[in-house]
Amino acid sequence: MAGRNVPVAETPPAVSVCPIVIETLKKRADFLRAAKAKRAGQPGFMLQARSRDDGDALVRVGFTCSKKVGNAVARNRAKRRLRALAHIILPQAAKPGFDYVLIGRAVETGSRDFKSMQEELRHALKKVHS
RNA sequence: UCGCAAGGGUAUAGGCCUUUCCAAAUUAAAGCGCUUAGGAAAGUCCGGACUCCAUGAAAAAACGGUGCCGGGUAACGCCCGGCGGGGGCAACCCCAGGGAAAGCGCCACAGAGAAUAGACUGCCUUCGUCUACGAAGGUGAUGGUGAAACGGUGCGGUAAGAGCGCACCGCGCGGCCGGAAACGGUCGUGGCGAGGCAAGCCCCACCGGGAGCAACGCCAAAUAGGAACCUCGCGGCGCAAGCCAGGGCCUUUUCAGCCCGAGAUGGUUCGGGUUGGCGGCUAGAGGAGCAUCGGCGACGACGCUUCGAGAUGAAUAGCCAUCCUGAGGUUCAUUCCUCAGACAGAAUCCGGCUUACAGGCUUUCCGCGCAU
RNA sequence: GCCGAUGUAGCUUAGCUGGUAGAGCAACGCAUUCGUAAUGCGUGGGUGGUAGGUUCAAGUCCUAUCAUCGGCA
Repeated sequence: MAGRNVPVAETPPAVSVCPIVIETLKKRADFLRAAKAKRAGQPGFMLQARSRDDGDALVRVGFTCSKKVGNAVARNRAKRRLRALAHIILPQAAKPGFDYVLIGRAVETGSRDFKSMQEELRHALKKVHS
């Protein structure tokens, strides 16, 4: 119980002290650029990350689910889980000036345990930043 | 007929509203403000609304669709009622169900013969002849083939036979009766001359201009080569009026109407390729509930109440615990643990159809089994 | 979202008006060769995407459905 509450408890101060502005990635060209940069595969998703190097501290994140994931219901569900994941983790773990893309997987993204997916995202972020 | 089984907590989720900051817009912040996915949102199979394109009119052609009759509807290929046909013991279910004497075409194989009938095997009479058999004529019942054989069954009749005659059934035609009609009933008559296929061409009746919200309108950024308009000027004949040509006006033809015209310079504007934003954008042939009236019913009329998504890399959720149902394990114990809970996600909007679907609820009828 | 096209053998495909579904490559067998390839001869292989309907009879006609591919700002 205590372990699960840690991210929830830490989130409010991180927001108030250091306001990292997160924007959603919308243009196809940005997705293509991110795909050429670093990537880190995890059981529940795939993470791609790119440093823009344009001096702006803005953090941007995009979500992608292809038809491989399933029908429209499965794709929407996968995207929602990824969005919730990014919403919890990125404010504390993201680096300013980065673009991130989270890609959904066929079965795992919709059904995998949410707590372990949080750990995996933290791990993947470290891997990409190094 | 209901339909993630129930409600709750939590957001730096979407939209709308209000307030604050501001010259204004945008942005930002706030609000215990309101609201946020389906019966199929799906397939895109029909019918519309709406928008744009086309100068107008009417018909014809072409193309496409529908197809018993009547009604409902904004409209439909949908729905309701009736008729006819088929299936089922029954409740009930199913049917693209106009025309085959307008014409063309097709009917493989088998079979004598597959559509103006014809004569393989046969049967009968007469003649020739000892018989076998042959010739002439009559006949179309029998045999076998096939999906289908030119009305069927029975009796009479005959040399053998045949609607040749009769009865019943079927079919056609005509009258009468019932019905709004499809159609049904009945009487007479014809003697049967017209086999099937129209989801083959076709004929008849009716309907349809084309494209689609990525329509369409507006704003901003950005760049080789083209098009239109204004100005000068303009096909052949003719002094001229005018006549003769040619092209265009989004299927073709006809009629009416309008426009254009060789070439050149300058000016103005547009489109071609790339990309973003705004409007269209959600209140409508509205849905749901209740009551009254009309109708067999679909539905209509009127009154009251209530509900009401508008995103655009696309919100409507993720997570948490409780609880319900089911399965498995466990336990003295529905005690505890684990897993699962359908089909499926609005994208301009409505009316239908079709397809997918866990489980539940309600009502009526039929058959069978058991019990009384 | 809207509009269109195509499904036939392991692969690429033909088949108009309904009547026993063919071709090339591949596979297998035999011949040829010391052996292989090439070549020659022969053989097998088809729920016609799926389900209904019309018809005596459906790859073909009609309806529904599934899958794949393409176009439109």
